[in-house]
Amino acid sequence: MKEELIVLCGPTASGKSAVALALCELLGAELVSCDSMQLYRGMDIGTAKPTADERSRVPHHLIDALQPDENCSAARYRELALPIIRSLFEVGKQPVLCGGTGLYIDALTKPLGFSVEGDPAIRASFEREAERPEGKQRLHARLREIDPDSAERLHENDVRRVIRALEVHALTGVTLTEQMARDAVRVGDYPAWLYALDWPRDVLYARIDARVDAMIEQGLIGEVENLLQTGLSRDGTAMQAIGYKEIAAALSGEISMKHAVDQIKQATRNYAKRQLTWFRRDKRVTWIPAEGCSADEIARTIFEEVTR
RNA sequence: GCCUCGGUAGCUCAGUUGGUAGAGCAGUAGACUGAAAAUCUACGUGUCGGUGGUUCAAGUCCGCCCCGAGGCA
Repeated sequence: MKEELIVLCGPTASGKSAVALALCELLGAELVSCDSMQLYRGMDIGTAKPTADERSRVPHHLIDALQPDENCSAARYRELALPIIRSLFEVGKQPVLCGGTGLYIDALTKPLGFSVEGDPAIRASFEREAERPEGKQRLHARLREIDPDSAERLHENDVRRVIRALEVHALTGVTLTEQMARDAVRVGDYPAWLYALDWPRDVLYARIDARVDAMIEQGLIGEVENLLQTGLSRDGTAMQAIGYKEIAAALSGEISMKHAVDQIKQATRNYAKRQLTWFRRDKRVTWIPAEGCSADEIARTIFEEVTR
């Protein structure tokens, strides 16, 4: 078989999972999640994880792969996913990727170098500097000296990326710009078909609001309580997930539960909009109108295109 | 019925001694190369509740009316 990836991407609450599931059944394929939060065990309701029943219909990979106190990254995700994809191709199974974490999808489908692991000590030292008066401006000025192109590209307030660019240079002696130039002449691991579901904006937002209400009914509050009882820090990657940080704030009395639920809806809508910006920029993506269509119908459409 | 305080952008509110209004949030668009459900950028005209008046000039001062909250009878 041709070693090509099929990817269902797009904003949260657009119905990716149901379509991916149906598509996997049509193709006899297995599903590989590209979701930065479904990776974590114990975070089920708030990440809209596929149910046990759905997972019994089609094998799902990279769900529940990490403990909630572990940190992930695009490159770590790539290291987890590549062996799975390789072994699926080896036995003639088509991998279908499904998820909304755009950077993780790029880490698999684009030739990203990702060659330098972050160094917490260097990072912390830059972060301390950024806190000082005029610190952000000084970091940006330093970047301008060593990598003017990156400095031009990055706003001085985008401290995370400025620090990352400085860090890459500090650790390797190669600028981020140089690394990106090297990537640009390489080829990604696998070619990919990317599909996303297109909804009228107001319909998508209404779906998000309804899904958040459903999560509360399904017991999201109890799920967050359980995680916190294990001693999970509210500062880690897992607890920065939408739905979890807000419920945690309400449980500690910082805000009312009603307010927390409203904030979850708001944050999810904002997140969906950022995902739209990300995936719209990616010219590989085919947008499929979703309103009025069942998951099976959409899966059939994709099936016919990829098996043609 | 009387008194007080409110009525300004979709929402919450600023608005100095009168010079035709601006923040946050929302919304829209964008960025994104080992933190990405994260992080960051750009975009602000609305019968200033209505109406009459004073004034060269009224969101701002005065009268009346409408709506809301509270207080006194």
